[in-house]
Amino acid sequence: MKFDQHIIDKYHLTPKELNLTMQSYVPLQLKSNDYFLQEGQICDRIGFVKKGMLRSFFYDEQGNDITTAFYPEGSLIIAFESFNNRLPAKESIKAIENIELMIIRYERQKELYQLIPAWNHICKDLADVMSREMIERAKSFQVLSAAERYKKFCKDHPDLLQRVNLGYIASYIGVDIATLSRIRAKR
Amino acid sequence: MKFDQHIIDKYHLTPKELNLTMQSYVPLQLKSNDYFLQEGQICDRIGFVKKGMLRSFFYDEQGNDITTAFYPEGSLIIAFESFNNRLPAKESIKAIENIELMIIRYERQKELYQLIPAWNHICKDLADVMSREMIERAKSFQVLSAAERYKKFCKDHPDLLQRVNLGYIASYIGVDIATLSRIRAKR
DNA sequence: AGGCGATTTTGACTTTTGTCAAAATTCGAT
DNA sequence: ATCGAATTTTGACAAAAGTCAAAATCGCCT
Repeated sequence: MKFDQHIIDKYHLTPKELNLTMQSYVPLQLKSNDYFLQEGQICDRIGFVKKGMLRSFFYDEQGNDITTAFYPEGSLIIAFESFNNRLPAKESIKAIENIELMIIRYERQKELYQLIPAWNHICKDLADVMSREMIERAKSFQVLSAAERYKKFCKDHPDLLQRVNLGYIASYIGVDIATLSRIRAKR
Repeated sequence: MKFDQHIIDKYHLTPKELNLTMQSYVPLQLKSNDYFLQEGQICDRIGFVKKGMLRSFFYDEQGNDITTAFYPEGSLIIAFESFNNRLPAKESIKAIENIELMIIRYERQKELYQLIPAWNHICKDLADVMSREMIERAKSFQVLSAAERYKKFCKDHPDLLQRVNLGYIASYIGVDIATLSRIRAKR
């Protein structure tokens, strides 16, 4: 999906507003394994994924690499808490393929809030969606078995299934990789 | 904690604004086991818990009663998605003790948004806090064992520990009640 | 105080999931 | 095409968590 389409469809920006928005976003390319954001940094930009995929992750107590989200084409990338409150990010965001992004800096985004009222809605909606997803996610850990979580993952992200390696999926659904392999083995 | 204190401390309402707010909230009492909100209803009020405790829950596929949150004194109760978007609630909220609440209706709350700018902040902050908590919660399911989740629960909610029955805690941390009992048994 | 229902614990057992290591396979770079 | 590294699968076993049922305990009500 194209960025302008994404926004225009839902928020009916005027041509002028759309123009202003598009001028504010600049392209950025990342190679696979480059960081968009490192844990501890303050997130000072928002990215829209045009091409490729990223993931966010952190290291748990035992030093395991734990994936918390995937950002395929069409995703908006932002470490909300860090961005909004200027706090160090708790997770890193890293390209897992070569990436084409459109990005906007914190300062410029703040200006857009002033210039284009719809941007407040866009961000509010984004926060709502992420919040809903997190509630959903917590619930699925709460009541589903490992096999059921994998099944749900397949349903919710059929596209990711062939693109990201199993280790990332395993940690994302909170299952050991060997266990996940066995879950897949039986049908 | 008193309601006015709660709000005044953080948002510095003017005496006038505080007054307006306090006038908008009316007391409500519930008995243990009464519903504040039933799954499927549209949440059309916000409650502030002055006394007692409530919990939210839903029934999973197998019909098990799954607790998703506790609301002790000082909590604001609101089914966000339902309240904001006028959608049927996905969970019920029920008193587990006799309750004293202060409540405000949807319409009146909308008016407060207009009359008192700080109320936008209050609700935004509340949404942020809940969002952060959910992220935290998902993470703890993702990387912690049942015993570790129980330990964390004890740390995070020492007050609830003696007040709510084990079954609620068990489902809240996603553990079978017999297993939880055994976890507690060893130290 | 006694009794009853609800809650919690315990026992015996099963199933699920994790661990560690090795084998198989896939994939990219040359 | 081939080598080597990374990924995935598999095996053998251990630990964690669930199930079902019974026993013990707790709390209230009269």
